[in-house]
Amino acid sequence: MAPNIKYSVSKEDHLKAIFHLQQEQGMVTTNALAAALQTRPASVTDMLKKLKEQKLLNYERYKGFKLNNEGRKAAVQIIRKHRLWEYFLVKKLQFGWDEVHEIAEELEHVGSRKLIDRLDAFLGFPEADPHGDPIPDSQGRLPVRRQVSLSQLPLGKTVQVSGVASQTPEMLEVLQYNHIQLGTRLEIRKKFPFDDSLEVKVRNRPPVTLSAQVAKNVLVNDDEPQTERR
Amino acid sequence: MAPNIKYSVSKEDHLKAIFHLQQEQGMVTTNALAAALQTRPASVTDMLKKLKEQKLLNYERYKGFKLNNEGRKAAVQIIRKHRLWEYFLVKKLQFGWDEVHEIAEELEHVGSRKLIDRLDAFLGFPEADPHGDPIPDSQGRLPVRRQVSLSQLPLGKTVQVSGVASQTPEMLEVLQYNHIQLGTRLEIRKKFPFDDSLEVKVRNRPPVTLSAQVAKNVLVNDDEPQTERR
DNA sequence: TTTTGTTTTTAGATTTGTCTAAAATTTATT
DNA sequence: AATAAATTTTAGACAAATCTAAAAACAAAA
Repeated sequence: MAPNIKYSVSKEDHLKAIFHLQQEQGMVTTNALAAALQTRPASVTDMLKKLKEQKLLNYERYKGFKLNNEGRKAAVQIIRKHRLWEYFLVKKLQFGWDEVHEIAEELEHVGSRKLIDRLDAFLGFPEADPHGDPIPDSQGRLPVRRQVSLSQLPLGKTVQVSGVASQTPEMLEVLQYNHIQLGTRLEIRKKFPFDDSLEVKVRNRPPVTLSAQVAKNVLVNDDEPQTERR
Repeated sequence: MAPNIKYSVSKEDHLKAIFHLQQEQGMVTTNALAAALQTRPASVTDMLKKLKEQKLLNYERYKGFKLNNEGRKAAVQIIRKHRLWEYFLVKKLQFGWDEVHEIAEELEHVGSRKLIDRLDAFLGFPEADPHGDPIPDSQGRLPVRRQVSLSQLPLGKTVQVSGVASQTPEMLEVLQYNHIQLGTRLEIRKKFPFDDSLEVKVRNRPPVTLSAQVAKNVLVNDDEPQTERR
């Protein structure tokens, strides 16, 4: 039976942020982590020592760091909790997909393993959260999703939105305004080389123009459109 | 719109415990609170100063204390959260009523007011948690619990002690001796018509006999939480 | 290869919540 | 009322998580 390991809220926040950062770069730096957590480099160094002490990451001073197997497992569990709660908030409690992040930040730190597995079952074992990010299963397996930025696609293609790279409220506002959400099917109608903006069309709506900035952050399925689940 | 006031986990634990204790006695003592929270009297004193500072209770050294209006409101909101989450866990996630308390202890500290109001609606505005304790509504109105004397109940019923009518030291001594206190769950095993005494069983203890006099003064929840026991 | 600049770490302080041991105060007993 | 016992508070210490300011290590440029 899966154990019920619990770290402090701050440690969990650090583990999760390191995990996300090392998806991008292989190694994570003190400054990058401090920026991601809105804290100070000195505080990060302090925490790194504790996490190393607990054998959750490989770290040598001045040399950068990354999670080891143990740390990665812990981080994935937190991400699993975060995304399941987000799914719950949107699908069961009728929250908008742009309101759920902060609340899930709190719920993800609730410890019980049994709770999260029961929640998973209650929700019907969803595969992705409301932002299109894949939900790790109870074994910690994190499905890899082939996602491609909207800006990289050729003209005329019809694709389905499966994720948003930059999940700031400002970004989500733009999408909301243009009636684009997760699962929305888009056709790329025109590309403007001048500013790399592009015009897309959503079914039953007039075409809209998206800036290069926005398009870059809209992730779409490159292959099969995802089947809608209840 | 109801504000989103947040206190530390420890402060919330103290507020809740004080609230429960002052339901019984009007004034709460340092020792009683320390016992309830499994902490030390000195720690309680420390916290009392902070809560007084924040104007959540009336407290003068060596004189006992009780919540003021502000503190009571805060405590009721925490209790609302606790009981709604318990209801959710039992009714939606299929937990047994005896497993949910600890998990709800964590969930109750999640801050968002909107979350709890949405959860309330999702659950259909339930009036009592799985233990039969009433759930405060979103205005903080706490329904008065129906209390019934233990002597009036039918055989076989399992109930939770929610009050003691006669709080004489003699009465409390009897209860103490039989390991019965507030919140203790009892099953009524046998009734003796000869003297109206009855035999009750507390979990993990041998059965004990209570006189009619005693039984009359033990108040219990008159609900049926255990009908849907799994 | 020095010098300069950036990044990271250390040293020391602060805040919150807890503890133990001892002192102060209240309550109970003779 | 005086003494004993219990309760409550204070004093001082400690751990966790954070910070600022300064030092150390590394990287880049002259």
